[in-house]
Amino acid sequence: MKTQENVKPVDIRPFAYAISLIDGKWKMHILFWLWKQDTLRYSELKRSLGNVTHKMLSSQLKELEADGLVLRREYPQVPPKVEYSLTEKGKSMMPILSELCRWGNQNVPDGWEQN
Amino acid sequence: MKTQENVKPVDIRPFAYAISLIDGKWKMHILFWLWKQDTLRYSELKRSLGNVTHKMLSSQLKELEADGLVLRREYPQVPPKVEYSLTEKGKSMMPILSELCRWGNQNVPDGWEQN
DNA sequence: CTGGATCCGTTTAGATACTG
DNA sequence: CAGTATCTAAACGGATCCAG
Repeated sequence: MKTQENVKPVDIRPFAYAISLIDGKWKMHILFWLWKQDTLRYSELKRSLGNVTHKMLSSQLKELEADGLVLRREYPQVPPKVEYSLTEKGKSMMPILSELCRWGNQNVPDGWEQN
Repeated sequence: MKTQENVKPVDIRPFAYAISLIDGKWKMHILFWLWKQDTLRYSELKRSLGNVTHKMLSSQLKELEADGLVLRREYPQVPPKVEYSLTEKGKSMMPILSELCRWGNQNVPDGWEQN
């Protein structure tokens, strides 16, 4: 009884956990803007993200909040005002985003743009 | 004429470029295993990833290869043998994966597992 | 302004069969 | 062994309407 040849045992669980929190079409972008802008209202976030739809933004924010990465602060007034920001857990992910930015700056091709 | 209040101008292009290369359900996991194992045959990769389907794995590998992150080496023999590994560009992304692992190790809840 | 709910077309991804 | 092709169910995502 032997394990597969040439394939070492590796624990992917911690890595997979991190990935599971940030996949989803807009999550990384949301985290990015909250990182750069600190606190944003719902409508500001929507404008910043560009072509995200209402449905997507609200659902992604809800998941990020449920995962403890984003803080939702609601001001009881009319019209409503809601501000989003990073939690401590969310902030602790910023080194990851920072690495992504660093890599991007060194590798983004001239003239590249999101299709 | 003024820009939005409280919203500073930020260039998200490099970040978005990095994201665009690694989103896709299995790409990060593929990069992870090639990182840890150096070189893997198609079937070894498939076993390592667990429940990935044939179709997904081949399509994701193809995209990673097209983006210059993964190298495909084919040995002309019967039965065929194909090995995958990271390119230099692929390796240059490893600090990002490294950060994800570090964060995951510090934050993965006890008993958490991929649904 | 900040959402939730619904309808509905598009995309995705799994299962299966087939090839060199 | 390492793929490709096709068919189909399910998930996703956009548009729109409604509400506090």
